[in-house]
Amino acid sequence: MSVKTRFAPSPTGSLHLGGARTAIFNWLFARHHGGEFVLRIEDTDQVRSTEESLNEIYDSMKWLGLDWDGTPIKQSERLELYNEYANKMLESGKAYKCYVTPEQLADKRKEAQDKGEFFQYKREWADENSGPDKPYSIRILTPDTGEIEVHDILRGKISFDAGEIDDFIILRMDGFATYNFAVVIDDALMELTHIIRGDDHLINTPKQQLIYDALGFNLPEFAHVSMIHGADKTKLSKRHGATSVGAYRDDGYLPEAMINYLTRLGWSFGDEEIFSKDELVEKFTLDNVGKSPAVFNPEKLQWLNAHYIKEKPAKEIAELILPLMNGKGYKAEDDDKLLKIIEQLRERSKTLNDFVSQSSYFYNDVNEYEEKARNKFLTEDTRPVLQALSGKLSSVENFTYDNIQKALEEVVEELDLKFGKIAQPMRVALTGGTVSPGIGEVIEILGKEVVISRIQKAIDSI
RNA sequence: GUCCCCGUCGUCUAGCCGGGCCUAGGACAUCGGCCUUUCACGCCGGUAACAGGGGUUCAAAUCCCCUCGGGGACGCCA
Repeated sequence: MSVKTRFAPSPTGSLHLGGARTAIFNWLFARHHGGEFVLRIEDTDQVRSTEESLNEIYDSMKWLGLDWDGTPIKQSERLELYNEYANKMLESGKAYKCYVTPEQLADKRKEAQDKGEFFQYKREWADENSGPDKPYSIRILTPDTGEIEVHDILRGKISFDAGEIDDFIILRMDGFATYNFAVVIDDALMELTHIIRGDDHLINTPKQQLIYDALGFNLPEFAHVSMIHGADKTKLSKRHGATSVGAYRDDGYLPEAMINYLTRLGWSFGDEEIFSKDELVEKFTLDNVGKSPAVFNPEKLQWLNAHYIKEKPAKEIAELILPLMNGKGYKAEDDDKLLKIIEQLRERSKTLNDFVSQSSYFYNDVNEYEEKARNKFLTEDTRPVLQALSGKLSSVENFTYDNIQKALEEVVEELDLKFGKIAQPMRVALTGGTVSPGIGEVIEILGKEVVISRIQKAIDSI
């Protein structure tokens, strides 16, 4: 039997980390088995669903490289279908009309709560204000006794007491299907074989199975993956800071790091930590998915990101950071200089944005010096060092790294100083601060003219 | 409160199913050191966990029971 999975986001916000991980698991599982992976948009909540969110979700999926098969299905376009099936259940006596209004229900619920009782809907209320023209919702007729057994690939058998389950609504008074109903109709009609979703849906599963039964649909396999938690061990949400895929993209994270991290969160393959997408497709199975919730750890994500930055071809990094740099007004170009800068900065960058912030002095004049740096390295004592450097460097004909390095060493020898004594003042003069790649590399990239003028500027500022 | 799920270093996890190789392994973070031209990178080393209690067994992180702890769900939201 071939495999078919789905990701079913509701377009009420951006794609968050938890959703992304379920999407990844579904995608990985389908691709691993050579099956299909489809998208279904759960947009029946007309009020909160927006086109903007939908596009953002599509963008994030594409960015992560999670391609889907076929055209996404939108639940808002299948309303009639749900109606049809709800009526089928009505006809077969598996469901009934309920005239209790939402207001009445709210009152009853509150009353029970005030008494400290557990609220449960009673089907005797159904006809309380019935009438030919009165609006009604459709409720499923659920068994009062017995057990409902759910099979979960990750957790095994889980049984629920049928008596705990209300005659829940499948079609609202406004004619819209409820979540649990639409999900089942779609999952069944789309012929999905495996439903991989968040742990929070585990409780919905017995309810959904009741619908499968009532309609005579075949049950798919279920796998409920545990949630992603924040540092406080509660379900990850906006309170925990950046939780959308888009936010990480904007912060300069690479999709390969994101995929690697999110997959590894709750899934493992021995001691391995680094996985390319292809390796993941090859190695991912549900067997190695853990059951306990995982705390999202930004530091480890960052470490992975740094790792992928270190091994990504400079050319590709250039394409990614060029727009960022020019967005800051750097006037950078896709040239040899950029490539050299990338090679120097990649070991020092944890995100793409780090490239931008660390390369400012390569593209902009140095107009200020960090105060501490200036006080320590641009002084009367270092003036002769800078002068010597300026003189020596001006005489370098062929401004290559080797020649520059040779010139620097000559100055070290002539002044009888340690290398650090000339490197730091130089660094401050050229970059405005005390942190940069090797000074020889910086000089080479900057070029003779700029170097000489910046040294002069530094001397003048003393 | 009720129902369901979960419980190995601070965090992600290996090991658990099919007890012994576990003096519990790896990774991130952290601490110390080395390298050094600053910052990084890299390398070497350290600290750090089987939630607790009972069983079963020659032997338990691994099997069973209880307790405790954490989370999730309890909508005419999805």
